[in-house]
Amino acid sequence: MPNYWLMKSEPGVFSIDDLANCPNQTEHWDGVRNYQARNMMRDQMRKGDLVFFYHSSCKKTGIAGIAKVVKEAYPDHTALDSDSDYFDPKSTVDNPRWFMVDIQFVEKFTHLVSLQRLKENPLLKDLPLVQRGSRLSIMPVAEKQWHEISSMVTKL
DNA sequence: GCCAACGTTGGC
DNA sequence: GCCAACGTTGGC
Repeated sequence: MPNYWLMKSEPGVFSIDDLANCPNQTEHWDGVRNYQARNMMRDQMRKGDLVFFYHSSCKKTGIAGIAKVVKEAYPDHTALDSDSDYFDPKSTVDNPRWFMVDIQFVEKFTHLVSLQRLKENPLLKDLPLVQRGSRLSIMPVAEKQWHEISSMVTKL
């Protein structure tokens, strides 16, 4: 049984289309600089887990599609690169502070499942995404929530 | 662009 | 260990 997750990305920086256009439709998920998100990625994300790809900070916020974890956590090299926006002087090769996983494109929804619809669904009230003040960029999705959201995807 | 809410830092 | 100040996230 896979675990289920939701990961946020700003489509202006990296969208689900960008993922679909990557070599092997696979990309490493760098730049996570939050301990809670890091811990979940490092300690709980397993190869084969499924991920809702969420578009944040844009005109149409919501879940844009699905990806899957194809490589488990390994050190985030952008933390060691002083030219990177994600550089962290406290991270070292011997003692990496930040990690990333690789995810692969699975599916893009014809219509994204909007944040508004997620908020309106009472069965999803415990999803961290819709809770007030939640800023987690990576969060677990319960199996029931995963199936509920899947049922909200419009098929044309 | 605003701002509420949250996370992190650092002085004490 | 407390907590004020600051930085960031992200919806609107």
